[in-house]
Amino acid sequence: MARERREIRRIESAAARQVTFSKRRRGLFKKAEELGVLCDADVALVVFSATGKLSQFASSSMDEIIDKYSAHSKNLGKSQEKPALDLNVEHSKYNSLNEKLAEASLHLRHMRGEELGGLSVGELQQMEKDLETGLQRVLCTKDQQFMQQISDLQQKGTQLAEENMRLRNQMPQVPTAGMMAITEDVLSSESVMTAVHSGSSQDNDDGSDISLKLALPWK
Amino acid sequence: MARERREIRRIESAAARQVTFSKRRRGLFKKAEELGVLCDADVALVVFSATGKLSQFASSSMDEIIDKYSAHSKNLGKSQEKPALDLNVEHSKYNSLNEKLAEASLHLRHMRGEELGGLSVGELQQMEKDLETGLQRVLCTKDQQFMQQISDLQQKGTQLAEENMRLRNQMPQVPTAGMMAITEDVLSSESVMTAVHSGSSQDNDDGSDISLKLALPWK
DNA sequence: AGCTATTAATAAGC
DNA sequence: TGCTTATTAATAGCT
Repeated sequence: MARERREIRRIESAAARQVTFSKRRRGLFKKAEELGVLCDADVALVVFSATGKLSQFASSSMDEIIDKYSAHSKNLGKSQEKPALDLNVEHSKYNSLNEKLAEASLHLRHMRGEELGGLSVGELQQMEKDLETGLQRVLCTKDQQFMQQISDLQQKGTQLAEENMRLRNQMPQVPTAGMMAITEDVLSSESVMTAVHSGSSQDNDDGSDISLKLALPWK
Repeated sequence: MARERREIRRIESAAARQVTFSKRRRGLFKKAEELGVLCDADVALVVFSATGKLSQFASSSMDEIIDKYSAHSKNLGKSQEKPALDLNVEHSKYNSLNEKLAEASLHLRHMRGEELGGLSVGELQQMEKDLETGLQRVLCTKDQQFMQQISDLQQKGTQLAEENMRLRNQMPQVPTAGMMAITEDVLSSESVMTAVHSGSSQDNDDGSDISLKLALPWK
């Protein structure tokens, strides 16, 4: 209901998902409250965001409504003794969680390219898309961290070089040629930056790049 | 949102209240479901009409969500203590599972490139490796499925062509030009390949390679 | 239970 | 996160 119709399926972009969550959550809670007031209904609404954050609304007392709900929904095992019922409930919750965990684990294995046998072409294409998106984002984040580290190291190096300069000026009798060469090489911006732009995939030799970039073994 | 604005206060007419309840309840549940799907949120909604009738919606398991809600909100009252031992054991199992599930979910979000902020360079590199491996395997599996489908289609086509040939031989008086055209079009390897080609991703044109490698020479 | 004239919600963009 | 605006979606009053 806006500039463009939105398909009702999981929003891929985490940022857009967060924004939509905020807006729609507000709308949903408003509607819930209105229903409660207009129609004299008892409404309870509990929302957990994808990141686990809780929001809640209740037209009266949340616990009271939940209790009433429990009473209503437990028409199945009403004749059961209390302990037995509780254990069954616990058990079903436990099984439900277990299933969710199994599902998540399977999804993870799929993402790692394992047990792909039973998947359809469509599911495989969706995974391909997800994997490519994830890979791009990981690469982007990694590069940002590299650049931050490099920037930090360069700053540190500059400070050390300046301190060296001061020390040499105070002690003109010490030979300084070797030190100068090392310092300038390490601090050269160009060599470091080109090393960072690793072509990302297949032939990732990034490990060796890091050791070059991160080594601060000067004295 | 209608012919006239409605004040948000209790509707006096019981009939009108009932009608509005039905309409708005449907809208509220729809919105709740949409929020769950769009934003990957866990939503639980319980509504008691003024006459005490229960309606409920939960994006996953109602009991589970209520449980999570209780865990979140009940840092205050831990009233029950009677069946302490067994329930505590159950509870610890439950919590343990919950933690595992949370961890798996986070890992999945990481694989999709979300919430990468807190990861180290080493972790990012591991993820990059995993994602590349997974992507390669998914691509490989997808190609295999494509090739299998193509092979099946070609085999089917060959069978149909042979059957057509037999039929034509048995009925030489029937005009067959139209049939020929249709049959050849359906069986043409090129048309099958272009139909299959749903350009999954940025640059991989593996499809055309496959057709070359796989094309079973009929006739 | 359907039908519209309206209002409300909201997707995108800043 | 909040504000603005072009659109879509929800729905109030009728039938």
